[in-house]
Amino acid sequence: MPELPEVETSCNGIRPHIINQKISDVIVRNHRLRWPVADNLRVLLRGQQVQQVTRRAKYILIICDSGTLVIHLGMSGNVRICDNHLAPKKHDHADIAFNDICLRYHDPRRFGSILWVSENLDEHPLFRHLGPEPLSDQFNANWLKKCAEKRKTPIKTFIMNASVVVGVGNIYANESLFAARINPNRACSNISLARYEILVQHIKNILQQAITQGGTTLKDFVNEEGKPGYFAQQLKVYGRTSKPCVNCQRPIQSKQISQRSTFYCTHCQR
DNA sequence: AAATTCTCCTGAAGGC
DNA sequence: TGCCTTCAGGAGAATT
Repeated sequence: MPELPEVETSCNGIRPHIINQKISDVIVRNHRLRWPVADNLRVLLRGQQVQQVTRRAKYILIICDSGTLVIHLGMSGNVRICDNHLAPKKHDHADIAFNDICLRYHDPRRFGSILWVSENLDEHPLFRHLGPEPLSDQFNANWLKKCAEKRKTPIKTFIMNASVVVGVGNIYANESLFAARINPNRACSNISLARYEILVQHIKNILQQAITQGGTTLKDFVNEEGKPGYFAQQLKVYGRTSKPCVNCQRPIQSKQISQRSTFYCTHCQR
């Protein structure tokens, strides 16, 4: 399930293949993604040259001459670079074709999206409300402490809120809170600045480590070459219900918080 | 305003 | 073998 490190891995992987290349064709085999893929996507994209490939939150941004192709991988999506003539497989919903190769979008659950944004991205409804990037200096303990004022929401839900900070999904929220020894149920307003400093540092470290290892592949994530990431081997609490805590050997607990699976050690995390 | 619930979808896993 | 049920989850929309 792609989170920020997986999206970053995908961006870095596809960039050298498509930067400065001109889009020659667009093939949409299934328009029914999270939102219907625009009927005129082909007309909009043909002839556009790719200026830059970057990321905002979990969106891949393919910046072109007169707008940006925005791709979200949902929770089962991936993009790969492949030969134009390679036959599409099941759930290969779209190709952005260049001279010899294409960017192929694959997404079994179709929670992802592909859209064209011609206006300023910062003003687009999908981006306007987004909080800071977790790896930027704007994401710091002071910011979190300020956002948490007067809010009773559990810290785990809080750090997964994109208006607070983007790109911290369920896996990394669980892992960061374990590393920071904070109980995921704790009210976000009831956490000291000092503890927020620790949490921020762990979020940054864990995301950065995961990027370095090519992301986390639990079931289906593969990079642009179709290869998995290796961060899953580092997971200390995620998916480890009843298994011994790596610190204290007591069993890892699991429960739903805001309808998301949550894993933690009641002894180590307070 | 903030918090919670609903919704989209497929594939994997488990029970019988 | 096969059918059925359950679960996972990003994040905007709808509701409380």
